[in-house]
Amino acid sequence: MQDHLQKYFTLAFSIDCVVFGFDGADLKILLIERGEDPFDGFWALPGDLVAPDEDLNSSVNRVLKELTGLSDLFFEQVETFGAVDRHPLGRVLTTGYYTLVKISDYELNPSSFAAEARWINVNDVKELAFDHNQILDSCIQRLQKSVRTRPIGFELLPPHFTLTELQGLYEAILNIELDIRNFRKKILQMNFLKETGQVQQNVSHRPAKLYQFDEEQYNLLKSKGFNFEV
Amino acid sequence: MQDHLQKYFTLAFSIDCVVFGFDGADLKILLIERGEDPFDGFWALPGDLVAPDEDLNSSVNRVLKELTGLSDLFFEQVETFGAVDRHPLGRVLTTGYYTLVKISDYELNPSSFAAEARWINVNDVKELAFDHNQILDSCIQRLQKSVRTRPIGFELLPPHFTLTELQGLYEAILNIELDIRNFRKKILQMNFLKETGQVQQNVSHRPAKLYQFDEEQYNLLKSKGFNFEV
DNA sequence: TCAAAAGTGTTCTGCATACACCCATGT
DNA sequence: ACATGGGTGTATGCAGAACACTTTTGA
Repeated sequence: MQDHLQKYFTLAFSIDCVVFGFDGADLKILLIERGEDPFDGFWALPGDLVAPDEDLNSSVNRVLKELTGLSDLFFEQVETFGAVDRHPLGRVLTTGYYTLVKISDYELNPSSFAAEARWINVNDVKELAFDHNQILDSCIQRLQKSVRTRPIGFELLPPHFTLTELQGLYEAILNIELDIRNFRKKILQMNFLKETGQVQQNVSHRPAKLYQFDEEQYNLLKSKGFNFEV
Repeated sequence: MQDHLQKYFTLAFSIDCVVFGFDGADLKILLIERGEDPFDGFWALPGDLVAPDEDLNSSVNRVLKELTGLSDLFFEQVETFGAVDRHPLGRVLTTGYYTLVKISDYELNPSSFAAEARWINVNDVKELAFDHNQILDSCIQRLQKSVRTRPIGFELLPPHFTLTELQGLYEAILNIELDIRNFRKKILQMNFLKETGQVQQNVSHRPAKLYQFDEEQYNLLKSKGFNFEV
């Protein structure tokens, strides 16, 4: 390499993940408590430095696997942050990703930093390490945009779910209230839900029907998108 | 810095800009012809390595200033690319930005790489250096999305313009045809256009009225956005 | 029988769409 | 007078928004 280029090859790069989960009532994210400086004791987004021979996507998958024990999670790149002083140890640029996890699939993984991970209600997040609040805001906004145009919300639900749960998910993500009749009309029109024939068990009210995704329709919509302007 | 971290601080980072312009008929981008390896002789997006003490936005502004002689251009971050082998000289990650320029403001700047710059019709772009075709595609898609929800298209027009020019701009960006009556109805309803009182000169047909932006309304819309689902 | 959530239809309004003719100017 | 692009209004259909009561179960 030519000499005048050397000084540019002195930066580090990381990825940070906003891992969203839905517990049936609230939208949550996974945070980890840092056990070392800088920001010792602060809560932070899971993330890691990108190795010199590692792709961005590999890096995200690695972090998610270590954190949740799960592979092939849905994720989307959101924004890259590069303020000169964003990391106290040196020049580290970072790219924020959001990820969707079925909270029921998630199990704490005893290895690595996952031991310190916790689900926190999105609305209860306080001051985070580094510029992670900024990354979080950016990811929330992107999720809100994407959920209206692509059927990604369903990555957050268990295989069988009620329409009320689905509506609650949209309400939690978009932070608005939806009309029950209009919501059902619109969702059912889209035609990617199938009745399972089952209903809720042991609820002290009229049990709701359980639905699942019609794989075919669902994959079709995944590729061409939809409009859910609520 | 701790030793085990050293190996991560060996990457370089760049920004690449898709500079859009509109000549009244077609959507164009500024490309530069490379005069050195790698990809000597190839056309490429304007861009540069980010200095160790330089913010991303500063870096974009610097490149745009060198390229066009203009400051304070509108730009938006789009996507970051980090494939391990994307740059032959070493590990260089890059973030793609798109930028909007009033083509009439643009003057070739004799300094720096601008001498080799040329406006190319978006549809005529062939094989570019590095992964720049990918970056371009990503920026075009983003521009198409953004132009429907924010009044950014107007960054591409001169201060006074006709409704037909405005429609042509939307058609060029979105690559579709629009109905003239419906377009005018919708645009005028939005209420951020003001008649200048002037009309076209020296045209061999009925001269069109010239419009300008109503700054107040325009800035209002900039912050809250709009819906232009065409 | 009561509490609690599930489930269901209609009306109204506004916006997108489709569509054809006359107008003002320069040559 | 003709060629060229500028400029205008209406009717239709569809989708979003608002809105209240009955049903089913467990306690």
